[in-house]
Amino acid sequence: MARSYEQGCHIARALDVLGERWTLLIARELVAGSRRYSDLLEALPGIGTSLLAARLKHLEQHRVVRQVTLPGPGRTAAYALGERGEALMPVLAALSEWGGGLPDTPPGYADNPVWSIIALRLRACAEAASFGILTELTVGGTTVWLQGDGERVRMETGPAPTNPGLRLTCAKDTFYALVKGRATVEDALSSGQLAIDGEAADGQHFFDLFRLPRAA
Amino acid sequence: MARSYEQGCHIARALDVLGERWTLLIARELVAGSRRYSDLLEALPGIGTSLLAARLKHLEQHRVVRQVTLPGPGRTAAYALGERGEALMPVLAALSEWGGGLPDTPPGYADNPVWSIIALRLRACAEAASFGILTELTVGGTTVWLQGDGERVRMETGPAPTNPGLRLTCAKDTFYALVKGRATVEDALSSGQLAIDGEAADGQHFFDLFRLPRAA
DNA sequence: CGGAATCCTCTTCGATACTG
DNA sequence: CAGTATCGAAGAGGATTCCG
Repeated sequence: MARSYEQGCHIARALDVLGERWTLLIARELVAGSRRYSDLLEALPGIGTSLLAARLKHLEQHRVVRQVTLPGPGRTAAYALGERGEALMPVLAALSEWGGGLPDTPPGYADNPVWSIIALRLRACAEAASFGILTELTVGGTTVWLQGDGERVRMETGPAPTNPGLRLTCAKDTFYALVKGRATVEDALSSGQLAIDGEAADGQHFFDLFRLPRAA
Repeated sequence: MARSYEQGCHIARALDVLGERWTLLIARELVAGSRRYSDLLEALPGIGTSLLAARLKHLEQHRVVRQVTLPGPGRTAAYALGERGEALMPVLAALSEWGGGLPDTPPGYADNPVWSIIALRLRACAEAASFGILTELTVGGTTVWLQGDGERVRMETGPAPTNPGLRLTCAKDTFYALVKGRATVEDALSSGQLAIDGEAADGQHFFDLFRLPRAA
């Protein structure tokens, strides 16, 4: 059993489950879809193999994470968010928002386009669930797909499983600027850094739902 | 310098500052108003004096916490939330909400009415700032006062500094039930477990703003 | 080969004692 | 009252080995 603060306070109880090192970063990775053990090891350099196994076991016990079997050949085992993991979105969203207010990232820090995609997705926890169009999003060479089902947004890494209704492609730095609110969709489109493949109206709807900045 | 994940991701950057043991619980304490060093030691049993000093120093550097001088005789030094600490409210609110969904608290855990008051206050980050009436709230013998100034809610532990416009008194277990959504204001009032001292309309307005459950 | 337990070293934590 | 100093215990990081 993990160390506990032994306080009835809901914040303390949450931190009993989530507060140890690496725990919330594992959850962050799973926001972008299911991941194999080795995917997580790669995404979290420094974690150490036994610690990752211990954290996953702990999170599984608390239904933050659940094991899934990946489709396709190989029947690979992987991890995805469980019920309590889905409920973590607001926590991760608040942390992401707060972290965005910190001074600029020091040099040498790792950089992964999927983190910005996750930040985008976390900003629209509830509203974006209504966006039912299968959308493929490519940022700086990283591709994910997402689709709302009315209740939540499903998101996975990799190309869309069927032909997407909307395909968005964006240069990495432009996407960072969009998510940080330092550039507008119109500028990104006209400079060719952002491209919409599909109905233009669907693209605009996507930008609105995920609160990307529009021209002033 | 504390250990860092060295990832540009905003969530990881936030956790670099907030993710170590005890850090967010220090912030939680300060949501209920300024605290002296010894107050914090008492509120966080197990923390160890050097660790508390180290955490406070670290949080001060990141402007999550700032030092203040308490009014009144003694000119006691104390700690309060800094700019980034005020911005932490949504993070703490999300954690509190998530922690409320966990299974019931195991026996033996510490219990403090102020934690429920904090949970209440965190639920109404923005809206409640408009509640300008100086309000004194007593739950199970713990008294705090709070007042909105249009921008944020100010809250301090202890009796109100001047004559409050509204005074609410509630039995501990009833207040817990109200905050958890397991009881209604009307039931609590009619059973005498909750009492309003002041304009009845102000009390109702307070309950609405802080989303206490009303009769079905 | 991917998934995980073992071993060892280093860092962090917790408790007590001590100081301005 | 507000911290610093110290030290044993627990946790984390890295390499290697084991299992399927």
